[in-house]
Amino acid sequence: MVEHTLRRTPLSRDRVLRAAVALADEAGIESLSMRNLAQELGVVPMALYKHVANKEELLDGMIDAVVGEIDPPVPGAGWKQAVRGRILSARRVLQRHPWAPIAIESRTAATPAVLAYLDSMVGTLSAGGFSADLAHHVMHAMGSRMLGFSQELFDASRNAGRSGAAAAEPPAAPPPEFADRFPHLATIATAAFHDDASVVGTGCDDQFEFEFALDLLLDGIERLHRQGWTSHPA
Amino acid sequence: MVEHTLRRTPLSRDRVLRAAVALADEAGIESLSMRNLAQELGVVPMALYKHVANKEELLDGMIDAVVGEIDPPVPGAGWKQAVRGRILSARRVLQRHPWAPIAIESRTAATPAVLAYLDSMVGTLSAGGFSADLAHHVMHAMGSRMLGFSQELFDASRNAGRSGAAAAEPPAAPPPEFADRFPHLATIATAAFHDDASVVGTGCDDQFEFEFALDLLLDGIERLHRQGWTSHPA
DNA sequence: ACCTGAACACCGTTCAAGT
DNA sequence: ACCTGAACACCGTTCAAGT
Repeated sequence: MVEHTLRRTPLSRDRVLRAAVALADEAGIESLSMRNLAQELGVVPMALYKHVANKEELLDGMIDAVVGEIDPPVPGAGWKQAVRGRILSARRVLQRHPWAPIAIESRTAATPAVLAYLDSMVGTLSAGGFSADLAHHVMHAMGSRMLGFSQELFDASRNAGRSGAAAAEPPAAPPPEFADRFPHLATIATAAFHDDASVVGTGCDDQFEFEFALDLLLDGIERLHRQGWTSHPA
Repeated sequence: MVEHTLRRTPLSRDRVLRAAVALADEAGIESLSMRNLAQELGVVPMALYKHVANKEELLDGMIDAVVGEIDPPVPGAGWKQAVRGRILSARRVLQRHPWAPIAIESRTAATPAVLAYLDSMVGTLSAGGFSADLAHHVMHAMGSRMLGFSQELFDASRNAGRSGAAAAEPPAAPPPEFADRFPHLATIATAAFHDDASVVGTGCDDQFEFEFALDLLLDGIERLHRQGWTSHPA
């Protein structure tokens, strides 16, 4: 009786998914357990299984929600600007949901929204005059970058459990023996920075590095396209 | 007394790490629990904590063991062939240890062996005449591919729990409605294949796609290097 | 018929009790 | 002093018991 009036909104698949995304955003993907999520929604864990078959389906629903936030392609632009703009939009979405790459890579098959997104990207290439042959290899070569993944070896954002500066320790200055053991890394760590960034790890401009890599790929692809590249030369 | 003679080899950090790598290779990373590993070694779970502080340190040790399998750089070659050859070697290592990318990406900081490997790669670039500025951005742009990661969005090998054909279901033919919902994907799925591969998912030549993407990046990098590219043009 | 508390089979790690 | 069984605080999911 009492609970009946206290909990106004009835549970729904949409409400479960939204709460799951919010919980992962705030507390990190490792805090997203069926039990935690149920508690967040004020229900018993078993109640969730009414709306999602299991945790895998929960993750799939979360992924589709996030991928749905990516901007649609800009109509007027050429293939290169259309692909570039959309990938940069995907990157902004991932910055709001740092757990998404881990969740996406953990799935064995693509969700409907991801398939639709990739299909649209291939459509952009086709409209730009790409052969099916070249488009195929381009999709493989771009890989997870198509969804805005940085593909860095150690991506600080994806492993950040909790947001907020309190949890993250300050960028530890490299110990003095670092330069002795890894001299070449030490050299490039201090290169390419402006005068205000002298400590390793603080100076990297993530956006610059992302666009550098993206343009390296897109420029190479443009060159192949102009040359009429094919995997089975006559 | 009896156990004393039955278990001949005493536990050691090295034996723990080797058993962990073997277990992950055979049963998948999700089967690598402290409890499973202890049972595999015929000891009580607590005994492992004598040789590794916790599971994170266990994973770090496994990663270093795997990275140690990558071939050293070929001495005579130019930077491009040296980098290319080493990345292809890393890829072969990862094919023996499909769990390694997941393990490496789960770590927040690089292990000593990974740092040494990356340092060596930067050294190769420097020896090839790269500025610290360009080498820095190149390392970011290559990212996890430097360790042989395919960076595909859905990498079948990394999510394969168990090896062996028995566990893997045959490559499911796409349902007839696939081509209706994702026409562009359907088009490129059947493109670039030879006549013996007509089903989606079976026809992709992983090695070809990997080298296509790798060469796309290396060719672009070579071009920047020849042009004397710099992040702060005069 | 419906809902859910308790249970099952795990997990990493701690710690006190026993030798 | 040393080792380890039991326990703690979790996890996803099942299922039978209760209303």
